[in-house]
Amino acid sequence: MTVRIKDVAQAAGVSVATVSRALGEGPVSDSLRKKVEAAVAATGYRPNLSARRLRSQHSQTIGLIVSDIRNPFFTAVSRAVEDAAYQLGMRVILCNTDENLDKEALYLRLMQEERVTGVIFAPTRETAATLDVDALGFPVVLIDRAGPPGRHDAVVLDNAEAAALLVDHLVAQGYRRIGGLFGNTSTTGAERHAGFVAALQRHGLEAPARFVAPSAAAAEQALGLWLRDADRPDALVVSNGLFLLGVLRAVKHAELAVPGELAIAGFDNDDWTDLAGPGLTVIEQPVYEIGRTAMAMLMERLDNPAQLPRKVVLTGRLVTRGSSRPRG
Amino acid sequence: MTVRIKDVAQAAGVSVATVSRALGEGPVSDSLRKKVEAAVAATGYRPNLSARRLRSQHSQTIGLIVSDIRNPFFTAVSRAVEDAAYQLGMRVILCNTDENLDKEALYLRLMQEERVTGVIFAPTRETAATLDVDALGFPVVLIDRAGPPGRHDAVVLDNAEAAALLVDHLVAQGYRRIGGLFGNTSTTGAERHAGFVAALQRHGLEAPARFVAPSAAAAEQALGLWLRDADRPDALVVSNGLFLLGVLRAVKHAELAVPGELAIAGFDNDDWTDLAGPGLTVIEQPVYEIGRTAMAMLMERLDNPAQLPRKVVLTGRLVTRGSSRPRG
DNA sequence: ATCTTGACTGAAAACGATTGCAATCATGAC
DNA sequence: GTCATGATTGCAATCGTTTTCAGTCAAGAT
Repeated sequence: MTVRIKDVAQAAGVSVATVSRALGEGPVSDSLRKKVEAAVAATGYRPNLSARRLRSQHSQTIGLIVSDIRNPFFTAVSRAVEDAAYQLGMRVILCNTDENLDKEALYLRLMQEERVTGVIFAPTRETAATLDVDALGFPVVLIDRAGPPGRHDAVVLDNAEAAALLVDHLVAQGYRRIGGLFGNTSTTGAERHAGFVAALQRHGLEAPARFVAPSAAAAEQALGLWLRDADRPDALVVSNGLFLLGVLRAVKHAELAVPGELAIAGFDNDDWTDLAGPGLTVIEQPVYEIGRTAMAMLMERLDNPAQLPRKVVLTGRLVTRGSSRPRG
Repeated sequence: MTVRIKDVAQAAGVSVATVSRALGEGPVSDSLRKKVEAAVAATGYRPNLSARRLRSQHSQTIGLIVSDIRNPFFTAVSRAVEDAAYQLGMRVILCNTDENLDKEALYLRLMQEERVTGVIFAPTRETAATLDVDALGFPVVLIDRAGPPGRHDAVVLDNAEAAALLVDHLVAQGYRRIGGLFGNTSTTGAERHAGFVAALQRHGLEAPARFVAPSAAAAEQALGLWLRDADRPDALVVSNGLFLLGVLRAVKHAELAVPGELAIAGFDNDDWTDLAGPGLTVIEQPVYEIGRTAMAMLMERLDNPAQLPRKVVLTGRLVTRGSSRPRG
């Protein structure tokens, strides 16, 4: 039914080895190469990648494991990873874990069965803590969330610094009662919280914070409750783009003016943030570059398996918009 | 180095065939199955999927080819496809074509080399027109954009009807000078335009339209020009979520009131559309269901290769918000 | 006791490529 | 003319599974 390399060899009047070499790297005379190409065209031959991978022991596959591709941060990263991968002639297997430990374990096992070349992974805190890369059999680059220091390759944002950037900005704009909303499953939330607390401390201010599950709905609900408190903040640091959606919905529902009654500054310069309300002040993460860098680190690790784990820390850029206008 | 099925067999004191059967479907006595499972655990065996695929001739892989995963419509569809696939024990290969014909051809060839089980594909108009599914060797389900009638399995929105829904709504709200902004590369844009024109004709109104490349920037620029025209519309039908972003930016730049000076109604109930300006009136596509249905159709086609091509047409839901309030 | 039957089990042949090794061939040196 | 050399080429082994086919064995039918 389907045409094999043997058929091409027959059609070209050469051996299968020659066809393989003509299609790949091996030394082949021009005349035979031409014959082979003609035979490939004539027969409509398509190499069987499973067979090639089995024999060559190179899967040319990288795994990308994120919590949810619908999170624009991961969407952008995934696009960067895929661009880089296809440029290198590799394919990408994408997995969504929903921050679920079982799914993380499941997909890591799948990666082993695929004999992937490497994996780019945004793990939960728990998995990052217990992850033993050497036992896995392929290199791993963590993104967005770093594990225990010095154990893994990683490319992350300087989360503490970025959070401090937001705090300093809000303080400079005249806000004093600054609250924070952070995710409770990843190291990212914890780091941003730490930077948030440290920065407020420097200013001699309190640092009230709430921790929520990683979804817009959870953020909306948490903030809805908070806004009913007597001591509600007059400015808010929001730990990611999903939370920003929830925050804005809660604010809309409570009919609060932004920034008049509640200033907002958050993470992720998602497409819509310049359009919501007065425009949102945000930290822009170099999303595409994060993906590109992760891919590059993976390749370097493959070239040099022995080198010490490296952590690339990228810095966020503060984009100021109406939601943090000076306090009136 | 890596442990093979042969090593497991040795450790368990059985033949490789028995190990294979114990791990798969074959009939194996309970006692041996237990032994095999113990040996698998002891050795840390992971089956090699390339070898399995080569021998069994089942790749358990489906291809998903879209224009850009960063388009939230495709993001949502991809999540649905992946959920369904992993539930069935299949892998997904995701490709971004950027509406580029060469990339489309390239990735279709890649799918052949992967010997994929099937492909879910959002093609450009040109590729859809020339696509010969039978020559490909695997079933294809088109999404979002249908090809020539009766030739392919497809799951699409009733685009003309949805566009008409928007037009009827705007007319009912009192708008008369209604313009349209449509994409120029896909059949989707064309169908929505057709529904737009037909609906306006029913109302005895003109149907001024602009066609632009599929990006927010292109929409922004086109509308920027249009808004300077003397005969600019007082309401706008916008053909997709990306364009909505561009439209809102142009409107903001021109400092027009929405809906006072320009009412807006568009496609795609993206996460942010309830938060921008007065809230955007949109057609909500059943995005997750589109992905799920495409996957289901693929499975049915595999069960029954001979059946005639089917086109599933889903209907959009009108979500009315502030951007189309009755004309004052 | 013998024969059937059915349920397991193992040996060995695929699956479709790549690659180590040996053979071939033309070329230029002697 | 012979031989060494280097560049191609082909043969056959191999990658790690699944699956066919032919046993083996115990239990029940006769």
